[in-house]
Amino acid sequence: MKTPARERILETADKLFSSRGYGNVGINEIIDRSETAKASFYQHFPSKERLCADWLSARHDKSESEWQRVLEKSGSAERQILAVFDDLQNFMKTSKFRGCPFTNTSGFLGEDDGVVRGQIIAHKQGQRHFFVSMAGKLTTPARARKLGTALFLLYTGATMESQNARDIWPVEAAKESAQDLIRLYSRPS
Amino acid sequence: MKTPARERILETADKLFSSRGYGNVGINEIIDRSETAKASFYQHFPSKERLCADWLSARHDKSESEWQRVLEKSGSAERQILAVFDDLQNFMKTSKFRGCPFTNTSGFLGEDDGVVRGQIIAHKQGQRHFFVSMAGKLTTPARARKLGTALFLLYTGATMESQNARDIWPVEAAKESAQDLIRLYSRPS
DNA sequence: CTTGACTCAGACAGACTTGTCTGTTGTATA
DNA sequence: TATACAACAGACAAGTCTGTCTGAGTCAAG
Repeated sequence: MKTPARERILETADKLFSSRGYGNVGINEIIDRSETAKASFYQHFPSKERLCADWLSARHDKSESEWQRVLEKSGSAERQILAVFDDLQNFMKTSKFRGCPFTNTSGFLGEDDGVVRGQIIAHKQGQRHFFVSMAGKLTTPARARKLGTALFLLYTGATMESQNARDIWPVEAAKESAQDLIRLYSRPS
Repeated sequence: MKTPARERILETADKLFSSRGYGNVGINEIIDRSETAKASFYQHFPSKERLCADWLSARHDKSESEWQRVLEKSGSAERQILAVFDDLQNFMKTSKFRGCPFTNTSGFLGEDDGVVRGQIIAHKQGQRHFFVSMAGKLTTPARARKLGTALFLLYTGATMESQNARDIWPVEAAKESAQDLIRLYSRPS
């Protein structure tokens, strides 16, 4: 066993939580699969909920750097936005349509769940802010708010329905509509 | 106790499943709250999963008749579509942002879960079909497919994000964008 | 060498879960 | 009145879950 226990636990949790959902995976299974002792687990994480928060935090960082990478690879703002939809399409395919970890985890949470819920809200706010700021390169601030928010909702809806249908057509459709919306809001009228 | 046991169970399940999620509510709580014996429960439902299927089936019927009602109250096709978004806004508020029962339940399901998953897929297909057929009254069939799908994705995304943000702004934004999209696709060019 | 941090294996408590089963009660129909 | 049916209460089995705890092993720094 080379890598430290905490790392192995986080990697295993990522795999299991992503594919089967936070509520459908127990500590014991994580311990077994990561070849870790339960005592070691509780030395690094005070609770399962905290592991969840740390897991989502890592996913958030990963997702942000992924978008940054996509952004640098593309040209104009319009192409950059569309590239994000292509990236989503790719993600859905390679991840076997398991969908957004944040959204999926949200369903398992109770009413409050301060820590985890906060992470989810922050992630969603970040996504929306990204689309609005990208839209800001294409049109006036007032219009950018509308366009960016619409793109964000299309993106979210496409993720959800692609997961439900287990098919990428919703992402393709969202991309097409995004293109139309971009042109609509960029036009002078 | 006036109403029969089966009815009381379904009513209680609707309340509890809707507000806390299918996976976070146990049989025991359902029978307690519905003042029913466990044996009575298993006389009407062979398993918890089957109760879930019957619950979603009832929700589907209710949702369809609700949309029908909204449709009859509004005038033109455009107004009818927008009225559906108003209805969603109302639903999110009165239901304290608990979101779509079908989407929420989906997260608790395993890989297959034939019966319940089928119900979810059918519901989503029905929703999309509704938007496409409404769009068919506004433009050509080819464009109606695009417009209807875009409206469906906006609707889904708005539901999801309204639930996350615990606010109705996503629904309002989706309605505005829906209006813009309708005008865009209705125009001759 | 000793100390402290990290790891291991696994028993255990206590609280859940779904589903089965026994036995009793009330009611409607034949 | 008698029979059939639906509902009742609740014990029980067999499993799950999170989190605590004991006790032992490894290894590097001081």
